[in-house]
Amino acid sequence: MKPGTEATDPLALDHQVCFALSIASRAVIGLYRPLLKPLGLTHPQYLAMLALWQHEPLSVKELGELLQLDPATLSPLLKRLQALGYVERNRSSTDERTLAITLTPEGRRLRAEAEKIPPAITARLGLDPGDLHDLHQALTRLIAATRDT
Amino acid sequence: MKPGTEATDPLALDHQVCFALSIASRAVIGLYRPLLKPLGLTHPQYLAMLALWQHEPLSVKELGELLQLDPATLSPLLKRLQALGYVERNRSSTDERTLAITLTPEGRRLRAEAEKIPPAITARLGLDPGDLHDLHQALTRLIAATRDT
DNA sequence: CACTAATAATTTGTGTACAAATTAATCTAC
DNA sequence: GTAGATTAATTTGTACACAAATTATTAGTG
Repeated sequence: MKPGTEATDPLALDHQVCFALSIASRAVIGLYRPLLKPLGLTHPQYLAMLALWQHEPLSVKELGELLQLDPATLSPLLKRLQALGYVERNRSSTDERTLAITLTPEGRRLRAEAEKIPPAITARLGLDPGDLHDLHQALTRLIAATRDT
Repeated sequence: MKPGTEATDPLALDHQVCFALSIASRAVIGLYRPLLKPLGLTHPQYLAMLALWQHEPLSVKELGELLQLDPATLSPLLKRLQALGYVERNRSSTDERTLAITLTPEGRRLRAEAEKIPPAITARLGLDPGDLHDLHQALTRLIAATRDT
């Protein structure tokens, strides 16, 4: 077997964890797409709604820390959620720099619809719940590893 | 403990594998960014180069199957790789519809630089190689699960 | 109190992602 | 052999993602 072949090539696509990660991320998000479409949400918007259902009210900065996203990404995303009628964006009265993002009644109602999504996804994946939990923990450790110096 | 609290809430951010996946993917790609910058490459462009180093020549369609990306995403990406001087794009002589994407000498030279990247990343992550391998396998199973009906 | 530094959002610019429409070439039937 | 279906890329339009610059407000210091 000549050198640089699939089994030994350190640059082989199939050896790259970063490749498996990006494919897996896009593939899983792709499963959400048809479920989120009736709600009018993209996946990042769905994650923002999860954060708000859990921690409302939030500032752009706080939401960015929760979702690990830049304010520059969230700013237009939140305007779209507002245009959909799911959130309100009001300047804080105590600090005019920060935005208080809150849910509208419509946005709060949406939570009941969203609760159907996680079980639909796990059913669709058809993986052992224990394996899925192990994967979640492994991903959490990986995320922690990217943060350590 | 009131219902809907972190430990039991099925919509809690920290329970969503899709959330861990997208964060992990972006976080890991973020580690590549400073290493790829000297080469003038983004991470998707790096993956395309990996595919070409392994399988050149490739058509847009074939590259899309390898990277699981839409031709609409690859078309402009490949033009950027061409502008960088790393690839050539020529219509196939036997079928004028398909594009033959090949590496330039400069693109081939780049491989030597790229070989330094994977070990630098794994060193930076500082994870047990066995754990990393397990994660890779778990991701591969997950990707397969998204494809099954 | 005034002046500067720091902070929170937004804006701008580049590069993915992906759906949908378009264009050009090839294939298939008849 | 040609009309119609198929296929390969590209284009168009919307929405992230992130770096860098900008704006507006607050905090800190002399």
